[in-house]
Amino acid sequence: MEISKDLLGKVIYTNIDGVVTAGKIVETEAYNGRYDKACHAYQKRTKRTEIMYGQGGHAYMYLCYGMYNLFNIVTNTEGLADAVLVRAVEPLEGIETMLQRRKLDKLQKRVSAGPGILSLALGLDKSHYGEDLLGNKVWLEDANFNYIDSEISATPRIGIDYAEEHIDLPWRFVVKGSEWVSK
DNA sequence: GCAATGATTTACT
DNA sequence: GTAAATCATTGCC
Repeated sequence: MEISKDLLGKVIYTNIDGVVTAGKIVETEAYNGRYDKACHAYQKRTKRTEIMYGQGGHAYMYLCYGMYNLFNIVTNTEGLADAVLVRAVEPLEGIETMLQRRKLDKLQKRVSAGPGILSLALGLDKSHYGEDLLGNKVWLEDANFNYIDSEISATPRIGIDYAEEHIDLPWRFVVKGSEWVSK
């Protein structure tokens, strides 16, 4: 779960049709393919979850409820299906573009505080499934915003009622005091 | 081949 | 607070 905390403060960049947008990660959730029922790759390797079993550093896009794309970062190595879901970012670059995509006229929390709308704002969709996060379309940068433990809150995850005994695992990490985390 | 459902968001009662 | 929108993937027939 160390990687989940490391990702807080990192910056996601996307270059969609030549338009660059970026956001600082302020909320993540960890998923473990071997022990975690909430993970899509739990005890089953399918076509959809295939990317999680590969080398880390790639994007796993998941279309949820037919309308929202969730953006995950594959974190482990070949054969180990671990990933981190990015739930919220703080807009940094291309804010105008994000507002347009979200059909809003001014900057507010609703722009990127949520796993589905975050992908919307950054222009991510399932066509980015398996995208290399060191590539020139979608990539991560270390912006020296590393947080220490006392600045991070660990809480149970959200929207995984079906995961039974794993519902209460404190694998959701948020930056304390950030205005950009989801509700 | 077909029916069931979800790592959500938004709008409306 | 509750419900609808909406579709790729999954699992079973």
